[in-house]
Amino acid sequence: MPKQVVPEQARRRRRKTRQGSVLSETLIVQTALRVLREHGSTGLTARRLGAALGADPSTLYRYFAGMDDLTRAIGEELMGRALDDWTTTGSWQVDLRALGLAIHSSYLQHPQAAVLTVSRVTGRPREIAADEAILGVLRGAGFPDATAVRVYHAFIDSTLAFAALDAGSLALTDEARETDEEMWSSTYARLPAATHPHIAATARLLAGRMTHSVYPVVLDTLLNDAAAQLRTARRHRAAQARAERSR
Amino acid sequence: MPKQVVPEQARRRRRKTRQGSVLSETLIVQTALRVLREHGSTGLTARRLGAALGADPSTLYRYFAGMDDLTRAIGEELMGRALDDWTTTGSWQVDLRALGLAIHSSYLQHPQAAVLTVSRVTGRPREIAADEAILGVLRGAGFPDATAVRVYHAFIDSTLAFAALDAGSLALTDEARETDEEMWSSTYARLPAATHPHIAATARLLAGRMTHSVYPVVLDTLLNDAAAQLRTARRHRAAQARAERSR
DNA sequence: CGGTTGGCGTCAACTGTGTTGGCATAAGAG
DNA sequence: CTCTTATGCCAACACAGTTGACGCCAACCG
Repeated sequence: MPKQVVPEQARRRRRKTRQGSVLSETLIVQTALRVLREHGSTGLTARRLGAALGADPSTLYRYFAGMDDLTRAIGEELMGRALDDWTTTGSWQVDLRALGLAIHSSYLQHPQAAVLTVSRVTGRPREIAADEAILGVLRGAGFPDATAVRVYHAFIDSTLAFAALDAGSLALTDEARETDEEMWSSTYARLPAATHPHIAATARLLAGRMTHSVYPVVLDTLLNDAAAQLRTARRHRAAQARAERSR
Repeated sequence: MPKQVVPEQARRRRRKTRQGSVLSETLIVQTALRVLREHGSTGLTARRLGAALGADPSTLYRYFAGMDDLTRAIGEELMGRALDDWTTTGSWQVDLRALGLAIHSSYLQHPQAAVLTVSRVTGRPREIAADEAILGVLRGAGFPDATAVRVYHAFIDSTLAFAALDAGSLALTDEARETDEEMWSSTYARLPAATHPHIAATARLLAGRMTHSVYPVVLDTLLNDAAAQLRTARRHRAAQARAERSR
């Protein structure tokens, strides 16, 4: 049993598995994502992943300290993909909107994986890169540091929180998810107006809305609010500058 | 083994456990909350809960269809407690703010339980009661139905999403959580300005902010935005009424 | 008041989980 | 080519959720 996991860079001897595959951290993470998609968020087990790789389960412990460590690596991968998909335009609001949607979408591409990883804050390289990028966009746009940090905080936590929430429902089995979605048109739509007047009155609207993510709506609200704060900050700075000149 | 779980109301014959306790759904849920608090979000096991109740693990299957079913019951309990703690004042914005904070806080009272339950939308009675209450507040305040439903959606999903996110970090072991929190003052604060200028410049602000929940900030932003929409809707209605009269 | 019934708690066992120590072997260093 | 040792495999451990069979006793009926 490995006393310590050998870091990927230092790995010299690559040996074929009994079934012929050659292992690596990235291969394991990719395969884990596939297993998660096929078997659900609780379906990633050491034995199953071993079988999918054509390797003994215990071999995984040569690459990761445990299933928990593997989970964090999967999270890093999702965050990394979001950053790779992101392109900047120069408009802070457009860029942050795009990045938020990219992160949200990257996690939702692998809902079963997202469920496992989204609440794990790891402080790994690509996660830090994302934070640096967001703060860069805000400070570059002229947000005062205190405001930039507040907006950053609301932005990143909302994005991750909604990624988790939305991934949660997507990660259900097809059967369970359809049951959940139909609930709005069955259970909720059939509540008698006598006991639940407000749900009854809006049942049709609810059924149309509740099956989609509100994240874009919330994101735009946050960004518009930030834009308003930026305008105030600019006015404030301009007023100060005028006062400075006229002294 | 029970072919079917007997519903709590229909339960007639209550028999003492070998160790003297008398079981019930609520006793099991209360005990489960205690076990979760003491042993963490992964520490709720059938055997451990059985031991805490002074009963055989398999007895739980007389009350719940499985650990999954028990989990949903725990979620219902948390939502119910939030509603019980809630009092209305007549101001829609004050009331919704209070309800959001109540739900958020109720889940955070039992972070380990919240982590397990928050992404499970069950459609159980008290969950429906909460939905009816929120829609009632909004429609009572004069929101047009379409707007009310949009605000409701953003409100409830944000609240649950942040409850999940924040519970996630609270549910870590004390040791792990302190490591996480210190990361802002250690790892992030020590990133060289050469590679991470923006994080380096705001490290002090970050360390002060990131260890608290942004939910209240986001909630206020959402509610203020809703208030603006309500004013527009009122103006619109007033204009229509004037046009009606002058015809 | 006693007999009967069946709801409910218990026991033992099944499958599947993460994880570990020991071992064989082939890849790469010399 | 030989030698080291990293790396993959095997077997086993403790623990998980779950289930079927069993028997006791609370509650109902006469």
